[in-house]
Amino acid sequence: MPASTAPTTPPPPPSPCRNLPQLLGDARRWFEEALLAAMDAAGGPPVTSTQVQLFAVLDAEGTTVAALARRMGVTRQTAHQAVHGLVAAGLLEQVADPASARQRLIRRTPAGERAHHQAECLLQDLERQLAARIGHDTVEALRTALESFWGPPPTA
Amino acid sequence: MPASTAPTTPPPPPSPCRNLPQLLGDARRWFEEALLAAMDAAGGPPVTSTQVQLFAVLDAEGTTVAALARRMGVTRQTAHQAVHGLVAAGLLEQVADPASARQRLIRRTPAGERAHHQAECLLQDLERQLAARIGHDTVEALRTALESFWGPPPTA
DNA sequence: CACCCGACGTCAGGCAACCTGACATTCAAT
DNA sequence: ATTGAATGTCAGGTTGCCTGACGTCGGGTG
Repeated sequence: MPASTAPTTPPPPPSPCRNLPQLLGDARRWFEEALLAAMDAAGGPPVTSTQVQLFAVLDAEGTTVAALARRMGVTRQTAHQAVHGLVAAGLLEQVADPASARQRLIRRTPAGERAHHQAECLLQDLERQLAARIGHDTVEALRTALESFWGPPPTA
Repeated sequence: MPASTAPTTPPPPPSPCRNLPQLLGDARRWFEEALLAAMDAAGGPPVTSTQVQLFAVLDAEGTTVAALARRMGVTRQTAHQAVHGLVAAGLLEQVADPASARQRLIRRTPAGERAHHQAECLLQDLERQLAARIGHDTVEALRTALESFWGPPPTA
């Protein structure tokens, strides 16, 4: 598609050709694909998107399955099976809660801790790439806009 | 890792409690859930998230399945089955392309046209709700940031 | 104290979306 | 005419998420 580099203004979108939800989805997909690819390239235990998301909502002190489900916005059962996979992979462990026997806390194993740290580094790198493309302050504006509406995470 | 935290380190945003991909996903989910709920409440043919997404990338002149797949970022097969469902629901139709016999153009039926228009109205309403919560210019900043990186839609 | 209701964790079955593999058809090059 | 690429389609399999149904524990109430 060479043609002449149009010196005129690019086609002004009379109607937003790409609506917001779609843009949001593409952005999310970009992050996720890059992160998974990088994690996979770095070797180690296999990771899926849901597992990464689960790690993101994990608490350092230990969290119950139900709380994880709430934070992820899925059912307890879904969170349960995600946790199950991570436990099988050796990245998480379930310990009995001393406070109440009906709760079992989910915590990271040392290997899980390592994987988590690695993922965070990768993520920051991605963010840097993004900032290099669209400008640091634009990234900040993006984050600010998102947090101003979807900021309050259900801490429960 | 701990120990000497440089005295100059800014403590306020050391760790973004909600990372960007997660925020993006939540935002997308908010839009999608609200849209699907509204569409469902308005009755009419059943709609799923993928079908809505397919409609969003549909072209008025008619589009091939392969082009749809590229725009959606999925395989031809996935796009095919999504189209199949919509055709069965009476919202889409496949017509032979006069230009080449190996392409079949996908177009909206009158019913599909109606559904599409309805979805667009609902979406604009959602955007208005968002603007009312976080401010109109913030929404614009959000859209600008997203388009500046993920803007170029594969028009092919 | 006994009892019941709520929350938690878990197993089982099912649905929807997406994928890879394979094949026939059709056009554009050589 | 033959080869190559692109399209549309069918078949099978994987994964994530869901609803439904239990068994269990703990805090209420009488």
